[in-house]
Amino acid sequence: MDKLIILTGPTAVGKSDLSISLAKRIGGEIISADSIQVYKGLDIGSAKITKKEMHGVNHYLIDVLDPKEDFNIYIFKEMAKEAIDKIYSNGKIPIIVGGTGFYIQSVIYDIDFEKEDNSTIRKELEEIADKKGSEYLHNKLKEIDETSAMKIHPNNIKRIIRAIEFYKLNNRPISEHNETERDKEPVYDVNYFVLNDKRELLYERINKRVDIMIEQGLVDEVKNLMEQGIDESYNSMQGIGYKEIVSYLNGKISLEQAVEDIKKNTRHFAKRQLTWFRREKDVKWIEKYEFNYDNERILSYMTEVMNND
RNA sequence: GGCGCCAUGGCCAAGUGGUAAGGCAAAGGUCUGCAACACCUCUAUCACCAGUUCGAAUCUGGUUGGCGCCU
Repeated sequence: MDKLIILTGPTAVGKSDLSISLAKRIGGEIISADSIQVYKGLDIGSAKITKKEMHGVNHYLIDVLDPKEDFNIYIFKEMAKEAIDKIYSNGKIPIIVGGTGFYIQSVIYDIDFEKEDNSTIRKELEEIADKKGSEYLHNKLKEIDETSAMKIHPNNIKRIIRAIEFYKLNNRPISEHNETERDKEPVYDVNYFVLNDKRELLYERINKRVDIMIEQGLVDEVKNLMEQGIDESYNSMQGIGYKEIVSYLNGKISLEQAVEDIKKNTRHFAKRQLTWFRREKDVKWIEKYEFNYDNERILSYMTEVMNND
């Protein structure tokens, strides 16, 4: 099987930095698994790596979409697969770097997402949810897909809608689809690394990083995007750091409040990411403090692990 | 020194005799097309001591701490 390296971890842990040295050492190229960094113009708030910081290492899935375009796991997977093939044909090793566990999973296990370009069903369901409440839709789901209904909490409107949508589009319950996909084995020779640090330190770094984003002009970045007509209804603007500043610019909250919200939401996000990675199988955790925060030592460990496989 | 007010989990905060609402933070979890999303679970014996009472966070007395006013 072809080699595929994953380097992930909670936001702000230092993935980008390490990924460059790793890529250089093993002859790799980087695919970003990040739902915000794909967008052009969303730089500061997404902590996007700069051209300079790339040090000549090829990066894929960064700055490839217009902020008005949609992005989702189906699109990600298609683009990621394409990038992987390209990297192999360059004679290099693909390294997926990014914090979106769901995206990473889709590539490793080659999870099937059929082309579904129809969004009217979803809109209709959203309207129904608005009018009649999630309870109503949950009951509807129970009629067509009992398994999913039991699994999805009645309050989780988004997942309920998706389950019903799937059924209407494919004429079979999503629970069935999930079951077959879940049993899949990795289609690559995967080395899955999760970079991590002590929680308090991570939170400190997050808080500090948000302050720096503000200093670097996050507000202007968002203002600029809004002037181009990109508001909170777009996927891109739902990213942490963007939606809060939009609220501030719309006069809903103070700047101080927005900054606090960004910090809090980012901390919550990091926590959720860790929950995801803990659940993922065959993961090699790299606790930075165990390596004295020395990237050299971390790199030797990583290469050692890869050679032993 | 005197008078008055206050004291509930990390923070904010209900409850004024019947066995501790809620929000936030923290922690844990779910996730198969919006995933930087959405959702779930979960945390106290009420400053301390003594008393009244079948029963007190809730009443009484005292102690400690804080706030305000007065001399």
